[in-house]
Amino acid sequence: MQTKLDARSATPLYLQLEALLREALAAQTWKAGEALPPERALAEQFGVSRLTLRKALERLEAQGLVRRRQGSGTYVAPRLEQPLSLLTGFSEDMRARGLEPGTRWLKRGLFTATPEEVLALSLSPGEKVARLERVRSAQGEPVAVERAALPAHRLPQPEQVQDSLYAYLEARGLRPARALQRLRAVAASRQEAELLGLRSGEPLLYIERLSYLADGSVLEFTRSHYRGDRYDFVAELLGKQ
Amino acid sequence: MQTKLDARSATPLYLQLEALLREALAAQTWKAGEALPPERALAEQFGVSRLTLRKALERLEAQGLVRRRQGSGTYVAPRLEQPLSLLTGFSEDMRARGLEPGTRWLKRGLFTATPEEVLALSLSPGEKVARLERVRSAQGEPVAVERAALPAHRLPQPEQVQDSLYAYLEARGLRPARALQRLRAVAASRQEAELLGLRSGEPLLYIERLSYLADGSVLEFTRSHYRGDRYDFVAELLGKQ
DNA sequence: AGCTATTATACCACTTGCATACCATTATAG
DNA sequence: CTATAATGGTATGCAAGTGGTATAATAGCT
Repeated sequence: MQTKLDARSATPLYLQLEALLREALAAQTWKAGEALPPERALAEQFGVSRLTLRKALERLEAQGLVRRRQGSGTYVAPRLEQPLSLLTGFSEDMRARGLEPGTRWLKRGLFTATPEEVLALSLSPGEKVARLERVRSAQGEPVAVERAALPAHRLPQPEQVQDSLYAYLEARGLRPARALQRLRAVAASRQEAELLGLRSGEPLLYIERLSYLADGSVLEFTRSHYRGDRYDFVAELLGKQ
Repeated sequence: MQTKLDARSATPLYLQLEALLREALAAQTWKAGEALPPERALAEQFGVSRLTLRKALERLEAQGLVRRRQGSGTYVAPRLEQPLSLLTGFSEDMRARGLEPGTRWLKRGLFTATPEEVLALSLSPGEKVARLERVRSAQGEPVAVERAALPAHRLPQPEQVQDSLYAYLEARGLRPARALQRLRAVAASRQEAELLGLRSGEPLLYIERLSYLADGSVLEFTRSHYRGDRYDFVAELLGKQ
């Protein structure tokens, strides 16, 4: 255990400081999510310049131990959050797997809602929905057929969506807070088989997703058919207390 | 437990307030569906400005803990998130859906681990595993083929397991803390088709599950094939921040 | 000389928290 | 049905504090 800094030591000050701070963090000196003292105070407390302290903090930030927000403060990083079971769209999902996503549009516009869409999106009969239908691919290979429907007032100009629907929505302040997904195995219909380059009857992973905004309203109703041989869905479950 | 706000703390007030309110919500201070006091009253009660209080409420709303309706009030969000994405076994899962689970045993005993099991369970080659293979049914209809493997020292007498493996483990203090599942659509093999009363080639939902104890060690490695036409897997996803 | 570590200083951009006023929506009394 | 009150939503301004950055200077080392 290192208790203080030694300016004459061969190891640079900022490395000694980094070790000191790491110990303090491990010792729960500050609770998770709580802010550390400001840089200027910490620097004075340890008797070093602010830039030296910042060098140590930068290394701790790179290691994921603290988070810094300009204008706000430096915070103890929250406990390891679930990298899985986070809500992502296809494009993001594929990039996370190191694959390049692609899109071939089948339909993109405003249509009258089907009874199923009326039910899922809590609309009034006859209301319009923005419908986005496309074949999604990874590394040029078709992977899934995706049919998304949103209330028309959420997406008045669906033809503006380019690649990632979620990125487009995010840019307009529409960020889903949670989603419910139902997964089932189904046999490929003739149409789906053709779009995905399979024979009909081959197994597909059918995923039905309802995304909700923070206020509880439904943002998106999406039905996707993924090739069984090209796609894994990963879920993390938590035990009961 | 945080009992009051500290204006001199480096942690911003609205974050402290958010934590306070989250505790109050968890402590059932207000009933589900009930309205919280109006913003102006809450702000005065906590001794902060209304905008600071609103900042805390905004974060709680984004987390789905409260719902706000202009002109009406701020309400405790109904709790429907926990029951999902919780780790359950087949028996419990089926009962939750109002179906009576059943079991037909195919294999139940101690065997030498296969290479795949050695890898998944982090065993040494040649070590023994408890293997449980069975056809699971709901309302008398076969629904899935389930093949579970556990390190032999966790389950030395596998023949004692009756219906629910999870209930048996629970009674012995073995409670999984988390699990990773991979889901894929596959075509039924001849063997699986026969066991489930299908034709081979029909779509099945293949689920691979690794359950972990709180100390990080692997408790169980289970591979299941569910009938695509009889089983939905439901997952809840959370938005980013 | 050239490099690195360290310090000192100043400034910038952003966040926080407050005060005030007003708007939009909803509930309710009459 | 309407008018009113109460609620959440928004906009502005302000001051203090925070992390982010640039520049220059000093010391020690190779």
